[in-house]
Amino acid sequence: MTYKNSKQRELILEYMQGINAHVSAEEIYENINKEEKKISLATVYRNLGILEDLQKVKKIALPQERYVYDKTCNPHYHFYCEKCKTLYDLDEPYKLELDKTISDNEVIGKIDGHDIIFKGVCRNCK
Amino acid sequence: MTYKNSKQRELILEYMQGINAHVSAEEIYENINKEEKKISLATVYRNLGILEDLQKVKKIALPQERYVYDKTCNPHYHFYCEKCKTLYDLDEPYKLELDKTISDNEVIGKIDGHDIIFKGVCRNCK
DNA sequence: TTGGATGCAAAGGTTTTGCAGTAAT
DNA sequence: ATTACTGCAAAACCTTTGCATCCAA
Repeated sequence: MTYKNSKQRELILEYMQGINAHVSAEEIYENINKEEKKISLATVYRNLGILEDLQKVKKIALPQERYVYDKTCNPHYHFYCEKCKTLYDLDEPYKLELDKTISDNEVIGKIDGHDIIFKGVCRNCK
Repeated sequence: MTYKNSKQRELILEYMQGINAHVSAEEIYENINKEEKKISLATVYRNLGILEDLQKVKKIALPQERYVYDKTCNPHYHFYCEKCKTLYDLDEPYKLELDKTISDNEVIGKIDGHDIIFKGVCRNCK
């Protein structure tokens, strides 16, 4: 499908380019509409999908809002098959040194750990 | 708050211990109730929260279902402040070698890349 | 003129909450 | 007796969809 130009899509893109933060669809909607209504929420969602498709924007999962549960609580990494949507546990040892590497970053106060999700296609699906 | 024992909570824990997969609250609910009704969906949710609190279970964000958007599309890592819920970009270079390290895993067919989210408390909140 | 894009409202899906009753300590 | 836990239904969220209309090509 070929996309046509759209004022609303440009508004979103401009807004995203102008800020330096991660924002939800709702926030994008509200900030663009600060003064007068210029875009609807449904349009924001639709265009975020398109912009993602065009690789102008990327979706990120926040660590607080989640969907599946894991009985393994020790730190371990995951592999996510983009075809069958299965999440596999990996037995790769936890890389403590990663936490150290970034710990002197200017925004970081204290590090509790990290999660890694590898993405690709599993052997079954390939 | 001190937790009391609960049949339903044990059912969930037993179920989780008995499987080797990542499951949603809905799936837990359905599988436990396979034979006869033993637990309600609301109770599953409530107990998953408690079990998470007790570190018996861990929530995981799937890479497909997400909430915030990032205008930076090149691969980069994130730091998530658990206090103010802010997601920061890190400028740590992408570690290609990680993908290679795990690529000979038995379940992995093809690797497209990985995401890392570091978690902790940001300098502002500390 | 054609087909993608829009706004609105309705629908869908997931998670939380209020409440009255139940069970654990 | 006290307080957590339960089921149920309603509510709260977030996201998608149907539809008539609008607008870019």
